[in-house]
Amino acid sequence: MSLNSDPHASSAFERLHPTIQRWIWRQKWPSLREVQERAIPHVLRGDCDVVISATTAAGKTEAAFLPLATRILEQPTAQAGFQVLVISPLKALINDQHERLRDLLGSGDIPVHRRHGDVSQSERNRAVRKPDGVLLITPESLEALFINRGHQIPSLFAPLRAMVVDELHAFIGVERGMQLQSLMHRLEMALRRRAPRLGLSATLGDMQMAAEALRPDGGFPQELVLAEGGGQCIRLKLYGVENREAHDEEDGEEGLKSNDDNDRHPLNGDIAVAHMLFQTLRGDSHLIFANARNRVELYSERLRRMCDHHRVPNEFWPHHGSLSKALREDTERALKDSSRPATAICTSTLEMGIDIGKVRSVAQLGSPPSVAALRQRLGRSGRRGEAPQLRLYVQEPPLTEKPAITDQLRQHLFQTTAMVTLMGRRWIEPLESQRPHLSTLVQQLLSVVAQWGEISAADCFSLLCENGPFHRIKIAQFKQLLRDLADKKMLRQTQDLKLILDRDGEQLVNHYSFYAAFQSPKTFRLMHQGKTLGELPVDSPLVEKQGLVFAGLRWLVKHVDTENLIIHLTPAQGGTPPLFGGGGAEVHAQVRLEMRDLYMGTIIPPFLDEQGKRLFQQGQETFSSHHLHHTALLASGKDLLLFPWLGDATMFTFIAWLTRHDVEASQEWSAIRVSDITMDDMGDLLSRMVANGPPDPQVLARDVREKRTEKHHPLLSDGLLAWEWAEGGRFDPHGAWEAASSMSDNTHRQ
DNA sequence: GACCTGCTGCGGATTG
Repeated sequence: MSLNSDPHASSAFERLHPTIQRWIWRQKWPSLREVQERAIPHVLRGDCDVVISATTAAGKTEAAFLPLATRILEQPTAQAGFQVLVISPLKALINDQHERLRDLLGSGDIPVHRRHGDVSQSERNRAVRKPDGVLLITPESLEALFINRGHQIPSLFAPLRAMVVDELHAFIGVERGMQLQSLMHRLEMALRRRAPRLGLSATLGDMQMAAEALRPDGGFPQELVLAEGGGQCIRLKLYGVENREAHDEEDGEEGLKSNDDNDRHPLNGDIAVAHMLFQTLRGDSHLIFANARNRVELYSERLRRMCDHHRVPNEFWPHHGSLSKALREDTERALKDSSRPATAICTSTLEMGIDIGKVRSVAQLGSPPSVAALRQRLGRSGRRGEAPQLRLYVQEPPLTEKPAITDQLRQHLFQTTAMVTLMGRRWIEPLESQRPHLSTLVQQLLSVVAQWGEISAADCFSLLCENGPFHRIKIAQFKQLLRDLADKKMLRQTQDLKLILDRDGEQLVNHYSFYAAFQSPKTFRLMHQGKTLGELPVDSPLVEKQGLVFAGLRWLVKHVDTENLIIHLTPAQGGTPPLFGGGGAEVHAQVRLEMRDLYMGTIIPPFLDEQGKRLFQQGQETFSSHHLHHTALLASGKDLLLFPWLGDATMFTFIAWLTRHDVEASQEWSAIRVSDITMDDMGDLLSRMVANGPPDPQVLARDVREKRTEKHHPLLSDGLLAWEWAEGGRFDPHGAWEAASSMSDNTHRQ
């Protein structure tokens, strides 16, 4: 911000409505932000889509709404209806925005309405009875409007000037994003015209792909505004920790030793890291990203006890998606309260969304799930004038007398270092390739039928697939999908060939659980003295009298009520954090290539601490002593280890392809283990595989045992699900074939 | 060796 940049001097400022200019003066802003300067002219045009990307707290909301308010004030309309529709992924975000926008738009007497599950009946009735100004909504509540007020949609949105998608990146590549695209498309079809779409986002790897996610069919001018915010300095340190085998003395220092056997579960590394965190972070506010709910609980409980032991008030608070809303709000309040220090140990819940202000620093425990997540997390720190600060803690296993090479390679450390290096180069994962999204098509098809009462199959195909967002689904699959839904009593055809809801379809659509496009797991409710502490997945094994760590405290399971899915707890001394389940994070090919470069290099990154440097050097020496520069195959007992340095999608394809040739293969971090095979046999196998060309994804898909991964998949036939798997970019046959060829050459040269 | 998100409208009884 330069001193002479007064709002007057800005051409964008001068194009805003005088009422809005006065509001800006009252804010005492020294100038408009870069992102605002650049976005305002495009939004004012009103005839193009705009993707606006800038870091957290750079004023993206104002970049969209200063010009939108100007358009509303300068071109008043006589038509009743909402003029701007804002779609947001979180209720908490809508509540924050509602406050902020009421202040900004209130100055021009532009009403701001909100609609989501927690908004009272009277507030939502008021909005639909007198629709005007701005409407903030979730995709699910918008879905409900289409189903329950289908015929009113054109009049509710008659004067619509723009659709704003907040946190665009949260919608890309997932079911909810597909639902959102479909709803925006259906709204434009109902209005019989297009409306500009504005996408706001903090972390976008590829602006062009983001623009495509905002409007997949193109066909409307698009402008991209990317405000990088200059090359800001980051303070970063990566700590390596070598775990020791757990001994009884583990906890002796600090007087934290407990007689409880469960206390031995956390390996020494966790205790070492907890001590480092306690010593470094105490006395200020920070965020600790622990990757898994189980680890959030482990560290919360331990750090809380360390505060007790030092006779200081607790300043460590847990935050994750299975904690009750009330407990999460306690943590959020503690973070916002600047009068005392508070550090949250969290999962991705505090990556975006709720406005907690900036913290002093961020700690990352273990490798982050992606470079994009790492950057988003780092952005949470850096108060006014301070550089963002990040500390990473990576644990490596102890080396036994005959250490496994996969341990000696120190892969956690190299993966994390690779991600940090890539973040430094401003690289982040590109967006996932589009899947056909059959499950969400089922939802949208049933919703369209409910919206219109009856509609021809041809019109549905044209609306949703041919000219809509489900363009990967061709007429053959669409027909099969209609047959599957008819078999399940979801849809039937009338004599004049219109689609209507059948018995079970009627029942499905008329329950509120239909509005969400994504699947939600069945859970137990955890209760103590009538208060809900949070929830646990039903498949989490829990028995009565078992100890449990939850919400950072120790409990005993008093009673499991399987009828009502409630677990009653009572305070106790022992216990371990529960397992919450879940899949695995997907590592991108670029990260694996960067890891290989780090192994092959001679440079040790300066941001590693002493222990980290030692472990890093071990990894490089192991790589070199096993000649992994030249070979991708290593003998490991009776097995072989393959090091193809591929992304996880290609690894998965390769493994599925190998298992079709009657060998046992599994992924071990960056490597593939093939059981009980000699180097010669592997060489022969690879030659045969390569000679037959890339594998057929249809054939590989047949071996995928559970294909029903999304909400409405149980309504679809196996054939259609296999088609989706094969078609959906989950396999990379060509990449796997290339890896096999290069390894095949490799074995022949040996 | 994973995380997160969301959820209606109506009818009927009661009260001021």
